[in-house]
Amino acid sequence: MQIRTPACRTGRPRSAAADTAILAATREALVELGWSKLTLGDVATRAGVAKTTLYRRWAGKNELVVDAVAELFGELELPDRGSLAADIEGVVLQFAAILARPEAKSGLMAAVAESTRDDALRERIRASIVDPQKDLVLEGRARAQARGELPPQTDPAEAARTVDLIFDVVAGAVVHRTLVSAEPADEEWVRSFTRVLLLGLTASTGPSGDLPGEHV
Amino acid sequence: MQIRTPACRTGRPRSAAADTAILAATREALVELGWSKLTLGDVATRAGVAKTTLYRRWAGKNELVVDAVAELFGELELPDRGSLAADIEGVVLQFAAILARPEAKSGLMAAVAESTRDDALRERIRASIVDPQKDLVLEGRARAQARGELPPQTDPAEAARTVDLIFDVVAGAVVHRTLVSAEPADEEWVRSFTRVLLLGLTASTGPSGDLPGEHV
Amino acid sequence: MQIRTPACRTGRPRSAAADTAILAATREALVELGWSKLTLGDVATRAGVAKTTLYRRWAGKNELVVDAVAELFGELELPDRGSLAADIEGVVLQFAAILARPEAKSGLMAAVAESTRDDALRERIRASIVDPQKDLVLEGRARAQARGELPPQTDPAEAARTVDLIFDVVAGAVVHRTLVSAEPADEEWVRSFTRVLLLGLTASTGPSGDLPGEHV
Amino acid sequence: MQIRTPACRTGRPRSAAADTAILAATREALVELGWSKLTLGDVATRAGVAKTTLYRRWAGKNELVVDAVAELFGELELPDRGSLAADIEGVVLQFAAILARPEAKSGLMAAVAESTRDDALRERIRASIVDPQKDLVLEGRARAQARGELPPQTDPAEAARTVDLIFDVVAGAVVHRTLVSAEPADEEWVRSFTRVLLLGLTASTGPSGDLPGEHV
DNA sequence: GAATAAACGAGACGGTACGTCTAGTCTTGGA
DNA sequence: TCCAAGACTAGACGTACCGTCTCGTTTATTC
Repeated sequence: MQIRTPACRTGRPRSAAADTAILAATREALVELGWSKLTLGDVATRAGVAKTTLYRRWAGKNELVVDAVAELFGELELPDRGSLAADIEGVVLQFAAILARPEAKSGLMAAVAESTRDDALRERIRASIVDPQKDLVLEGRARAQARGELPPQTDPAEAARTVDLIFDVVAGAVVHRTLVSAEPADEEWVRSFTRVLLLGLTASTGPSGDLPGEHV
Repeated sequence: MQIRTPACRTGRPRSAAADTAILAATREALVELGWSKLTLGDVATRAGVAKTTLYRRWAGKNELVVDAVAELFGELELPDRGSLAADIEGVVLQFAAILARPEAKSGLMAAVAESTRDDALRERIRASIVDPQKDLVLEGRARAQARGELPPQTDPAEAARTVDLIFDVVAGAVVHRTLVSAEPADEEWVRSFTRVLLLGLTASTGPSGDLPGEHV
Repeated sequence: MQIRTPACRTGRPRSAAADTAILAATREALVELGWSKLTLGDVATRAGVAKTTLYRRWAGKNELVVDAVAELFGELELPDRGSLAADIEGVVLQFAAILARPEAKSGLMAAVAESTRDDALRERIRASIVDPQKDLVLEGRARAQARGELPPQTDPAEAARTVDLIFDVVAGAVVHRTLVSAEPADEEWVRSFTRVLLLGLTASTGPSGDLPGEHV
Repeated sequence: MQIRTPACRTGRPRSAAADTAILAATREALVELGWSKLTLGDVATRAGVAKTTLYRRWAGKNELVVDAVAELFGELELPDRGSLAADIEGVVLQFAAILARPEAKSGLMAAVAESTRDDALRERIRASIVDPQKDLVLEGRARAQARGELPPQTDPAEAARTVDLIFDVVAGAVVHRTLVSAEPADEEWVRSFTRVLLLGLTASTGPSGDLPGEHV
């Protein structure tokens, strides 16, 4: 999180409380004001901290918000719910619950929008938000294979492609449902979605069966 | 697009050329600068127009960018490619191609991010961008039913839910692939994605079959 | 007042009522808003006239305000009050009364300020405001000479200088009293002032007497 | 001059050089552009200072110009020239010389015009420009009394009234001569004016003599 | 137990963009 | 040809934040 590169040991150490206060203040400001009206000066004031302290640790609004939002997604877990379908439903619901919070909604999407022109920012998002989520997918698949619900992967490249696809579909669908359609990703929706996804995956990786309407 | 509500007929009429120039300048600025560094003053200059002319017609950056981006999505079409799978692949590829353009990328996502705190903006996005896309889904389904690839819908509420689900999955997946994973939604990916989606849908709406690992 | 130079007689004639309405609206706006916040658009609205009509007749704010204020000073008169002192007191009081009106106060001074960089404006002020006042001084002197209160002028250049001096002293003192000192130029003050002025003038034009403290 | 009221000692102190540069730039702009075309943005640029720095210290154009012009009038002095008449002539010439400078001309009059609707501004003008001048009048009178040219004042209220009258007459006449008549207040004019003023005053305060033409 | 060195709060600094306002011109349709 | 209405270009307004800087002060470590 911090910028300070060299191993510094002399001088007054940075206040750990400041970090916590700043990130909390950032989330508070996101809730009240949203991304576009959030200002670093205001965050500093809310955190009881000088603007310089803030700039000493984060390069700008984007980085700060990504870190503030990443803490929310750190709550994601994958308890064993007994079946692949239940595991997926569970984690999708968790993801949807986080995304329903106002501080995540506007903050995350705006950061993603900015990341289209800022590779460092995209990398930061990937490292602190996306990859941990993808790890859950991997963990879920491993568990399903252990249960015998899924066949063991043979081709690792193919396996990586499949994980990426699943991840884009899951995360994308929830995000789109929540932000664009502005409808809740509630239990019913998640069940329908999981059903389609799972059937599609098993049928796809299964007998390589005919697609309906594919005449050849 | 314009703000002027009442039917006014006196006074000098608004320049139609200005609208065109402003929207084109907005897209140009989006490409060069991205959302966050785009300024209305700069857009006005590029369009060869005074700032007041711009503010007379749009309430702010958000509205302007939505309109500018909406014109891009107006290009979407659904030519009959002979099968449901081909139709879906075709339209997803088109959607991905538009989303790959820099003016769409940062502009659209930022507008969506803002729309989480601005209902009017969300409505504008829905009306000018989302709903036309959803119409394509409806058209595609009607065509597939005519071909006999899909059974006719019986329950209209259920039908609407399905369309919404499809739409969130398709649009969400492409967006996530493009913006978050930052990988191209190319032909190969689209084929994999379409395969999963289509198999999932037909299996789901079909025999209401067993989900793998669903123990009850 | 109007700009139109050539003798035009074709087309729709200009509305005479518009002139009156515009000047009245200008004074009204001067009272309510003062010079600096007076805008030509607002004056046009008050007068129920289009901005173009206004610009067709006056070159700008300065010219308009000078004309509007000049009408106030047109009220100045010099009835014969029987003595030079009474005449002076009378006209000074009239002048002070006009200057006490808010539309005159801020409008006139601002126009004078502008005239320091605009010769045409100064000429306009001189012609429509200053010279008529100076004529009153001439008239008063002629009347006093007729009464025998003042000796007849012999040197016309000297006479002109004296009139100019008197005029600067009278007008300047009243203006300064009213605007800078912000005290009313009431009857008591006018009497004191007139006394000093008149004694000074008669002593000065008289025996060319010793100035007190002039040791040469 | 500054706005900041409480004695603050934390934070970066204000740059003293900025004040100097801003006031100098203001005078420069007054000379080149005059009051009405002077813009604070331009002054800031000339002073090599940000607009915010300017607004942090002055409330607006009026206040800034008053302070800039006040520095000019700070040059006024009253060296002992040996006689009351010489003292008056000297200080009037000085005053006229300042008023002849273009930065004083348009700036001062415009500020006075504005002050008719802004009491704080009038107070500022009085405190920083008018009162120091009035002090010169008091000093001159004290010196004349010491010389025996003037009788000692008995009634203090009457004395104050006289000083005010003198001041309005002197300042008003010079201003009117310079700005309205647009003639130089040169040595010859000043001598004539001083002669009239002084004769009037001595005659007035003296034997309370008959005004010419005052029949009773 | 200084001395050192960095972090801290406060707030001024040079900038940039904002969204509004006014100036003065131009373009309609109607009188 | 004038008029009312209102859109147009141009540019200043005063404000808000940005990210940097200079202060004086506070707190750990190191000598």
